[in-house]
Amino acid sequence: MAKETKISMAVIRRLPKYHRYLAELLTNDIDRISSKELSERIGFTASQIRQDLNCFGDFGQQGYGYNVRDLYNEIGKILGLDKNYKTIIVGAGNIGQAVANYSKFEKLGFHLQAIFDKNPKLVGIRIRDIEVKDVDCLNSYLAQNPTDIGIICVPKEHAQMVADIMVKHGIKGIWNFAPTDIKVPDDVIVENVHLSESLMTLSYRLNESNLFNE
Amino acid sequence: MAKETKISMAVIRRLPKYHRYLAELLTNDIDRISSKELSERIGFTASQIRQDLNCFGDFGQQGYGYNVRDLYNEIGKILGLDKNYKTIIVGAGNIGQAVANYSKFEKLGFHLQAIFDKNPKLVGIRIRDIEVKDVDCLNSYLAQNPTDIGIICVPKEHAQMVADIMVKHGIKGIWNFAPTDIKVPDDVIVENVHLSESLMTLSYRLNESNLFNE
DNA sequence: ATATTTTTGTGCATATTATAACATATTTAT
DNA sequence: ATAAATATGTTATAATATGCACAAAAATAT
Ligand SMILES: NC(=O)c1ccc[n+]([C@@H]2O[C@H](COP(=O)([O-])OP(=O)(O)OC[C@H]3O[C@@H](n4cnc5c(N)ncnc54)[C@H](O)[C@@H]3O)[C@@H](O)[C@H]2O)c1
Ligand SMILES: NC(=O)c1ccc[n+]([C@@H]2O[C@H](COP(=O)([O-])OP(=O)(O)OC[C@H]3O[C@@H](n4cnc5c(N)ncnc54)[C@H](O)[C@@H]3O)[C@@H](O)[C@H]2O)c1
Repeated sequence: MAKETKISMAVIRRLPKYHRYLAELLTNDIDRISSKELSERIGFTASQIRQDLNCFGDFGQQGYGYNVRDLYNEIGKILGLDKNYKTIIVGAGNIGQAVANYSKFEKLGFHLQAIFDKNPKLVGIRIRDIEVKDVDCLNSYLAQNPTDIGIICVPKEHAQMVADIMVKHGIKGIWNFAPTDIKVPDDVIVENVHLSESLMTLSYRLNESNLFNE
Repeated sequence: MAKETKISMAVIRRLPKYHRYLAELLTNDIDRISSKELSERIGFTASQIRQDLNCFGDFGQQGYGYNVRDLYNEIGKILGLDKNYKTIIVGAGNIGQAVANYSKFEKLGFHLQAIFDKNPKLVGIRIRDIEVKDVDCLNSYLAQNPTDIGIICVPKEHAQMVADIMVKHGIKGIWNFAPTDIKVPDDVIVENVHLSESLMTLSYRLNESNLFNE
């Protein structure tokens, strides 16, 4: 039975990893798994796995474990991967193109509808059969095409402005690659990908453990 | 006086954000800041800021606050940004090229030395004046050129193999973009960038708060 | 000079998160 | 059928992390 208490961010961040490991089990034709066995593969404690999953329902069975396919589907549903999302990318530079070209997001239900840039040299080129539009058309495009997720791949100086346009047109989810914290109303979700922060964490950890010697 | 206790990952993950906000203050010619004022900008509590910073030393002064430039430099040092790192990228596809082209990593001290791919069509092309080498040369390259950080941008099926080669040649830091958990000895640090997990978290949060209606 | 204000560093309380323990249900083996 | 083994969901306990409060120190104002 699903619990009512608010799920903590710590749990949420682990869900995609469960999803990934369950997908792997499926491709290996493993159709049942215990929290103990999953624990050994995924690296969380069995107790944590049981507690995490129990936030969302009684998916397991005593003496048996979890049915892999069922659990995979359930977690997919919890993550919202049973739905389809219309996405756009603003900024067709390095990261914008990389994300646009990554076809696996489509399989997860994230459908790229349009790409925008302000550079005339990029406007008109095709990325995965999608023609890059001038960012001047962003407002009118969004007015006509309801969009679920906006992906920001512009330099940080322009990120807030792009976000504002997205919010104005009802976009509720923003995936932000610019190294800045954009301000949005409470009913808009921003998920940041701060690559520089990730790299800095790596260098911190290298030095902390004295593994790095110049 | 710097503390001896081990710094928690929660604190470490906040350090790059301090660094970023301090850089911003510097460009705005603000040369002193209190934990209270920083708190209002950065969104952490003033108490947390003071406690975080105090893990590494008494950087502040009662009645005054923190000197922005000094603190910026200190945090840079803590993050290891006062050092230089030799990096290589393996996998010159979408993400590999995006990362290679991002010149700001150079400014932080991460110096891209070489790029490898197995695709003959990519071998020989130049990215930021660096010629893409055949991955068959990776072993001999690393044997001759000590490298600090290896950046993995190959499909997940090849990630472990690439990591093994890196580890064999003494690379101690791996920045991994492949959606898989690579296995390395205890003295090697892996920092993962799992973009799909980030996107799934966004869709979870969209659905959780009922902001998404298909 | 003195008083007032500011603001840190830190001890302590609270809240959150993770782990361990176990009663209970189910499966497997005999 | 019965016993032993397995493995869950859940409660209890431990470990972490955050926030509050305040003495002490320094800056600023009078
Ligand atoms: N490439 C990386 O590895 C990397 C790493 C860390 C952070 N980032 C961040 O990701 C973002 C994109 O980086 P990138 O490397 O792709 O940069 P890029 O310069 O290659 O691409 C940015 C694109 O945005 C376009 N643009 C600029 N202003 C615009 C606007 N107002 N509207 C529409 N398009 C606009 C530019 O024409 C350009 O094509 C930046 O904020 C960058 O800091 C990138
Ligand atoms: N592009 C994205 O937005 C995105 C998102 C999430 C995850 N990723 C992950 O990042 C990695 C790279 O993605 P991408 O989009 O750049 O893919 P890509 O196919 O564009 O690039 C992969 C590159 O690796 C090369 N390669 C393959 N095997 C190799 C080997 N053994 N040695 C050297 N080079 C090899 C290929 O020739 C190719 O150029 C993948 O693991 C992918 O799952 C990418």
